[in-house]
Amino acid sequence: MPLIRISNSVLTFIRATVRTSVRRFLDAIRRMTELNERQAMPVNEIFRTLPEQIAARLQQDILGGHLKPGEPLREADLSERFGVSRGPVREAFRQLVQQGLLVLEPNKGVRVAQNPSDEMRPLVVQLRRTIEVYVLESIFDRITDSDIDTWQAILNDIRTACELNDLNALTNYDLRFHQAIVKSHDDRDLFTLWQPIAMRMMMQYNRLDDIMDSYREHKLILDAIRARDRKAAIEALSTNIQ
Amino acid sequence: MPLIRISNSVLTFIRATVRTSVRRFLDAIRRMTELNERQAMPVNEIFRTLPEQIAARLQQDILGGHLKPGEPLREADLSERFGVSRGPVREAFRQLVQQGLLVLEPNKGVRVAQNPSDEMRPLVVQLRRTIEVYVLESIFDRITDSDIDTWQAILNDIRTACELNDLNALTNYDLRFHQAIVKSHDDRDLFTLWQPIAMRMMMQYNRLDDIMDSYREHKLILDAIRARDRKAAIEALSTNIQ
DNA sequence: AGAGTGTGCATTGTTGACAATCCCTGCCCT
DNA sequence: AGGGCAGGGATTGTCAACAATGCACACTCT
Repeated sequence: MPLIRISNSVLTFIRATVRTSVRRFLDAIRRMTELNERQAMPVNEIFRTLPEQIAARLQQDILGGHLKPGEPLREADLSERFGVSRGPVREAFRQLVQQGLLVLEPNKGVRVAQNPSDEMRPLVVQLRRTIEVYVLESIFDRITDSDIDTWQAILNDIRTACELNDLNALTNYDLRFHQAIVKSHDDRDLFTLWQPIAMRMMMQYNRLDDIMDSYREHKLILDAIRARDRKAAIEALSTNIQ
Repeated sequence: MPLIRISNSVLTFIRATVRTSVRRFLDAIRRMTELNERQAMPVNEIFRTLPEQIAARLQQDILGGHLKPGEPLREADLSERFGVSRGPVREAFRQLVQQGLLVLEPNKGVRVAQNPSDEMRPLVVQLRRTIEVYVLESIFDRITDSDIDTWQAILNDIRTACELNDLNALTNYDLRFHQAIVKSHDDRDLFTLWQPIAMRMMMQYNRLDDIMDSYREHKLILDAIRARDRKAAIEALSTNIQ
C-alpha cells in the first residue's frame, strides 16, 4: 500500500513535465556538442533512427562477408539481438532491400542478395562513374578547404586499413570516401540515386591485386582536387571506379 | 447462453481446418486462372501484398499530378482511406521513398518529392538510357513472339491514351511499356536498379509538343524489334528516352 | 506408388495501443 | 519587448499480440 496516494492525472502531468525538461536539457547538450564536433563528425553521419542504426550494422555485416549471399535473415532473431521489437528490424530490412543488399520474397522473408553477375558489372561501373563524375564536375568550384579536410581524414583511415591489410575496414572507408563526395552536392536526391548503384559494386570488392593500390588511387583523387586540377581529379576518379 | 458448449481447442481446430480448406481451394482457382490468363496478365502485374497495392495507387496519384510536389501525406489519413492500419501505409511510403516519389523526414513524415531540377535531368536521362539500352542489347536475341505480343498490347493502350489526349493514362502506359522490357531480363535486380531512375523522369512528363509523338516513338521501337533490327531498335529506344 | 488432404510449426503480415517527437501558443521573468 | 520554458494537440515511432501464410510431414484413398 502506497504511503501517499497520487491521482492518475497528477502522475501524467508530472511525467510529461519531467519528460519535457529532460528532453530540452538533452537538446541543449546536443546543440552544444554539435557546434563543437560538427567538423569532426558531419551531421549526416549521425544515425538518428533505430532502423538506420540496425541497417548500418547489417550493411557492415554483409559487405564484410559475415553474412553469405543467399543466407536468410529472421526478423525475430535480429530483433532479439538488437533488443528491439520486430518493427524497426522490418524497416531496416526494407532499407537494405532498396540498397540491393537484401532480396525480399513476400511472406517468406529476406535473404542476402547474390553478388551481381559478371555480365552486369560493366553496367554498374558505368552508372556509378556517370553519377560520381557528374557530382564532382558539378561541385568542383564550390569545394571548400573544410570539405578537403573531411575527405583527407577518411583518406587517412583508408591508408591505415590498407597498411593493416584489413579488407573489411577498407571497404567501409572506401564507401565513406565516395559517399562524402556525393553527399556534398546540394541535391540530396543524388545520394539516394547513387547509393543502390554503389552498393552493388561494394558487394564484390576484390579487384585489386595490391591492397595499397586503393590508398594510392584515392590519394590521387584528393591531391588533384586540392590542386584544383579539375581534369586530373575526374580522370583519377574514373580510374578508381572499376 | 450458447445452445451447445464447444471447448476452445475444438474451436481452434475447426477454424484451422476451414482455413486450410478454403486456402487450398483458392490456391487451386488461382493456379487455374494463372494458366489461362498468364498471357493477358503477367505474374508481375498482380499486386500481391497490401503495401504494394497502396503504393501503386499513390504512385498513380503522384505521377498523375493529383498530389502536388511538397504536399505532406499523413499515415492516418491514408490508412483510413484504404481501410487498413497504419503499418501497411508506412511500408508503402517507404517503397515510394525508394522510388524517389516521396521524401522522408524522420519524425515529421513524408511529402511528395519535388521534380528533379533541370540541371539534373540530363544525368537521369543518361542513366536511364544506359540501363535500357543494356537490357535491350542483352535480351535481344531471346525476345519471343509472345513478348512482342505483350508489348504490342501496351502500345495499343498508349495509342488510345494519345488519341484521347489523356496525359495521365499515357504516363502510366509509357511507364509500363519500358517496365515490361526491363522486366523481361532474367536478372530481376536490373528492374530494381532501373525503377528509381525511371521514376524521376516520369515525374516531369512534359517534353512533347504533340502527344501523338509518344505513340510514334514507341511504335518505332516495337516495329524495329519485330523486324529483328537490333541497331534500329536501340536507336529508337535511345531517341525515346530524353 | 502417388496425388491430394489434414495437421502442426516457424515465420511473416497486420493491428491497435502506447511512447516519443515536433510544433505552435501563451506565459513568465528580465 | 523578447528569450526561454510549460502546455497541449497532432503526428510519427515502437511495441506486443494476433492473423495469415508457407512449409514439411504424415495420412488417406485410389
